[in-house]
Amino acid sequence: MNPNILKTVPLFSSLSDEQLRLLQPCLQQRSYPRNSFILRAGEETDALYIILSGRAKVLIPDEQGREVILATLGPNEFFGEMGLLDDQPRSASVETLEACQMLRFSKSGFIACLKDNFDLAMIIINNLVKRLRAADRKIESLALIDVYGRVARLLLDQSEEVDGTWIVRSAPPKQEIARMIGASREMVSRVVKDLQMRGYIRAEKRKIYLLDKISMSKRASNT
Amino acid sequence: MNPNILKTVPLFSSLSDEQLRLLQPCLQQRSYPRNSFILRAGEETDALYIILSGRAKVLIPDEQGREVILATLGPNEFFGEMGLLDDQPRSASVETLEACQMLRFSKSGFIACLKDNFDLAMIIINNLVKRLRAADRKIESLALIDVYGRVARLLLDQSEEVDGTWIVRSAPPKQEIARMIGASREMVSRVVKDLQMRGYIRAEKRKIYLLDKISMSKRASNT
DNA sequence: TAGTCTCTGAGACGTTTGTCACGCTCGCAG
DNA sequence: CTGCGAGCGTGACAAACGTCTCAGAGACTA
Repeated sequence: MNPNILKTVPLFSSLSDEQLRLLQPCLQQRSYPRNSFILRAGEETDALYIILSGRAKVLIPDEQGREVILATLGPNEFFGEMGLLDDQPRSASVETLEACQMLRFSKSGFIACLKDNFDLAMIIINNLVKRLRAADRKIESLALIDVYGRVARLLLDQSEEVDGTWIVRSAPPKQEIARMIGASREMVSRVVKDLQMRGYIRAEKRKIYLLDKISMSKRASNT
Repeated sequence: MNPNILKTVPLFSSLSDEQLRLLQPCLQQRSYPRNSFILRAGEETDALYIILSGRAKVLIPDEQGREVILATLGPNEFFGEMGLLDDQPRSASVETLEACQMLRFSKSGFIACLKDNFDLAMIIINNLVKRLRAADRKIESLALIDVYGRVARLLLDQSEEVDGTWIVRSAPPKQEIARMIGASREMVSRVVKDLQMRGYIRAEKRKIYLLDKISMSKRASNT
């Protein structure tokens, strides 16, 4: 494995060259095709993963084939560390959305690394805090806001400003959106249609333009 | 403030007597009456709190006076550290359920303490992981399970075994239950009545006996 | 004792949302 | 070109849930 790759991984930013060299045996590069599972809820936890390229979703499935998407991850993001820290089985599954290159960091290596590296611990902490805030916000959405508001909020969250106008680039298919906000595909369809009719958004194939962020924010916080 | 109190606080278990002595100026004991807010969502973050006695709920309110309860905390549990770690405002409010004695740990003290105390960092990490797992489970409940299942799941989670029978001691009022699972008080009433009619539970004033955990688990995982 | 507050049960009603069953389009591989 | 699967829109329908309203039981205080 190319050691230079490691230097580009933010998770390792606090480690010295020497430390990185020692880590080599604990690291392993793997590739996964589109729509394959990297790990599944309930499994034993033996490693942490870092995404080198591609995107993946963290999800919780149920028996009838439905699922909630907890998060989608892209390059340089990592997952699977929770089980290493508390020795519990995987709480969720991770499935690739595209072909992915992963770096697999073995449990023993991670623990050893964490022990004598306070900065790494702080990176982990900050990441956990970020995710916890996101999770709390999701709980708020699900418990207090209707599907209209949840769709609006998702679009606002995913949008970015491109010379003056706010757009969602590479918007997920409606089925995916539905799974992110705990709703049905049909319902998302209706809401997007409605938002468009009101002139709040304009939806193209994979792009959604936010024309009226103010009105959308109102729907997104509460009726 | 009595220094002996500090030794009983698990969060400080990794600190030496000397360290605890140095911490004194950063600590402050406070008491709060029932139903008072210790902090509110949106506020600046300047301290962490440890519950010495009493119970409190972590909640997110909305404009119409509704709320979701994210967690309820008891003695020796702490909260409010997230903002100290990422300098963001409070993401939720905390309100006492009973009169509470709190230990307030100032931001500067906490940060200093964290810097040269790896064990403390690990305690924080483990706590964050625990909460994140709980949050993910809550998201799963809200997105994939109906109110019947959510009530059943809550009861199972809160129950403990007392000589052979599973019971929920000091069950929260239905209004509280409703806010914990993102449902209405009336709906919780109906579900409890129904669970009782089916012989799954027996509900008294503040105690709920789980008579058929098997059947309840089925409802709690999915229809 | 009366008054107030919290917690509760119940029924009627309307709304939101999921489900089902279509058919359509589009891109892509054979 | 043809066939196929993924993604989408749509309308009808039913189930799940929230809301509103009223009333009653306890507990605690003045």
